[in-house]
Amino acid sequence: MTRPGKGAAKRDRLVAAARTTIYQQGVEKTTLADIAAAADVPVGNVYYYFKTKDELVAAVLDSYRASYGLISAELDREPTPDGRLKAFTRFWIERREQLTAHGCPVGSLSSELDKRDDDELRPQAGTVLRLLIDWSEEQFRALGRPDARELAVALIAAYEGVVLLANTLRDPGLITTEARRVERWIGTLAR
Amino acid sequence: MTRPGKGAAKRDRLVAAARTTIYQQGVEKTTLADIAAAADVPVGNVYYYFKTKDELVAAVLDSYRASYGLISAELDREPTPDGRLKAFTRFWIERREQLTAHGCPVGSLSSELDKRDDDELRPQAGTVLRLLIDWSEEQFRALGRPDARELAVALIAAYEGVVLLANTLRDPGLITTEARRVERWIGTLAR
DNA sequence: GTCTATAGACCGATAGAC
DNA sequence: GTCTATCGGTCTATAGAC
Repeated sequence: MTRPGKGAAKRDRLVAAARTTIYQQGVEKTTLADIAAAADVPVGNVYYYFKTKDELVAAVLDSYRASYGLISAELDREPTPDGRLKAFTRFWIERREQLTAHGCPVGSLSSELDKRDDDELRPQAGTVLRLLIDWSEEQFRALGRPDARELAVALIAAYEGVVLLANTLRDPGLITTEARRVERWIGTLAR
Repeated sequence: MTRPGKGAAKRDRLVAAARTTIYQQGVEKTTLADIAAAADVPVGNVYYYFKTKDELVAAVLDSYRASYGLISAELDREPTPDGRLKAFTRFWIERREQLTAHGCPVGSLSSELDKRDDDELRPQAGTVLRLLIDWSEEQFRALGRPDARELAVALIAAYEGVVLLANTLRDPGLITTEARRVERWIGTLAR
């Protein structure tokens, strides 16, 4: 949701800095000073672009929604539905080091946002995860599976779960092994 | 790690209060005042039992380790390994409302502790998750599976993953559906 | 051992100069 | 539009009376 005009560059820099910093440190432990420093912007100036810290977090969630668009477009270049699903498991393996170091960006943020009182932010986190589930469901449905939704939830759950385990146990090998296991599983559904 | 003597009751009350409060609000958002109030203990008195807040969090992780012992003992009452694994999936369904409301106690805490700088606490969170994986591995091995470790990681990942999805999307039905799917999967491994 | 009061540090947000 | 200086509030941790 980048606005046009001069301020856009600085605003984008703030969102990018917030995204990285929050991914690595969590929302609660990340201060506006951290973000401003990473974006090379004076602290007080942040409030010209965002009324509150939460509004900046909302912009980060927006940027994750945009990232989902890029990733799904990349996966959709595979010609078959099972090829697209398998490309998704290869994606885990490619990113395994970062996922092991800091977890899933959307998953860990969703988990943290849940701990807040009311929050209008958690439903927004849900939207991003739902996009991923919906995309998977489409692929399973194209494979002719009537239980496509259930399988889609299982796939994304396997992803989020194994990333949490790899992250906590600091073992990227868990992601590789599970990705290959899920890839074989997709293969059995495709015939 | 309960010590004997008079102070034990108050200490236990503090750990129990910390466990609940941290589960619902997260570590970072939970203040010592919150915990002390929930335990009905004056704030400053907390420091008689715990030198720092982190030491209290460590005691909570210890209490999760103890809970694991109770749960695995309960599951081990089933006569067959596949029966024990299936009992575990029934456990998800029984607790689905709480899991949907606040996530997995150990999973969400592990995820949050990862975001801290150095932390000697994250390895302790890993210990609890590892106990669960080890227990599952034993059951798969008793079923004669040479890939028992891999299946154990897949099982715990499915659990942690679907709880994260159910929590973020506020949909306990996801847990029920996935638990039944995993239960059928265990059935196919048992023959 | 128990509790109160407060020190000391930090953070989100604002006021206002330029 | 940009930046500095700072206020008000909150939190962990400690000092010290009882």
